Amino acid sequence: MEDVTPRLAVLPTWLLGRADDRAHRILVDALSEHGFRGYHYRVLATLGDGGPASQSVLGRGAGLDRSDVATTVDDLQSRGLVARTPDPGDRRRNVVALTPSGRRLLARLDAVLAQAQDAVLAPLTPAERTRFVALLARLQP
Amino acid sequence: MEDVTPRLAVLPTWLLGRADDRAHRILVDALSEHGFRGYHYRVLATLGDGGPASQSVLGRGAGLDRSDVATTVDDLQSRGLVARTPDPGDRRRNVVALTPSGRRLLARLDAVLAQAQDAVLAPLTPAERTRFVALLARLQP
DNA sequence: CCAATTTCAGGCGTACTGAGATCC
DNA sequence: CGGATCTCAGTACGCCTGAAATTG
Repeated sequence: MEDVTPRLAVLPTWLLGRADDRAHRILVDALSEHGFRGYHYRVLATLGDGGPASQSVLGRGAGLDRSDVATTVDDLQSRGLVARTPDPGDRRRNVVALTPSGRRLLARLDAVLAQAQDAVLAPLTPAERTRFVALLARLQP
Repeated sequence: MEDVTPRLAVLPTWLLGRADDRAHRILVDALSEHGFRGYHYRVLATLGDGGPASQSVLGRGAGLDRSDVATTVDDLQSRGLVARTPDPGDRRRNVVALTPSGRRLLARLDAVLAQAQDAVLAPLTPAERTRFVALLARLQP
């Protein structure tokens, strides 16, 4: 057994958003040092996991409301982290994709969030962490 | 074994605040039907568990920032749910205590939140719920 | 003087509602 | 036309900072 703990921070706020004040600080500080918020990371991570997507699919995947996707993608686009191109087949849609620069940033943020998650789960043994995360995953919407 | 699940909703947002959209709805709707928010319940529950307290102690117990205690207690006082009296021994302090009416409301809200918590934990068996809650409690700040 | 408590004004981030515009 | 997508304005709530006033 490898005891690899899956990444939970992609989920909305409910684990790393407010689970533990210390870890929350680690996360928020690390993100805001680079000028990012949780919405930015969640969009990047969703694109990294699922590949390019329309904004509505992206919003569902990242747990963002439809109204918040536009401005978040705007922010990321203005920093060159994602590209937004009209869908040639359906001109209602914008296709959002990670740029190479966005992919590199995602890798760095993933490392930071893995560290924060370890801080949250620190009171548990590795086996307990695995059990806890498995139970947690079953409570998902 | 009784398998009594402890009340978790007293804690800040991290379980019932955003764990599950359906349960979150149940909770928020039930509270807002009576014109209450999470802060109101958390103050009432902390007073119910720990008895009368100064506002700073109350804030720490309920997980509220020092700046939010005043207005929350104001709201509850204006509805006759808590009483705020100056501490005779230290006139900087206000002692906040539940009124009989506040105690009755707390009992009703507890029942509502227990139902919401059951909705959150519904995917788990009773034994799993107990294990999950025990692990969760160890992650507390 | 310094420290603790309460109070106020204000900001940030997440989550949501409603409405309008565009396109299928 | 109905329906989906994107966008914008505005709201609610939880959480926090800074500062002032009062009292110990």
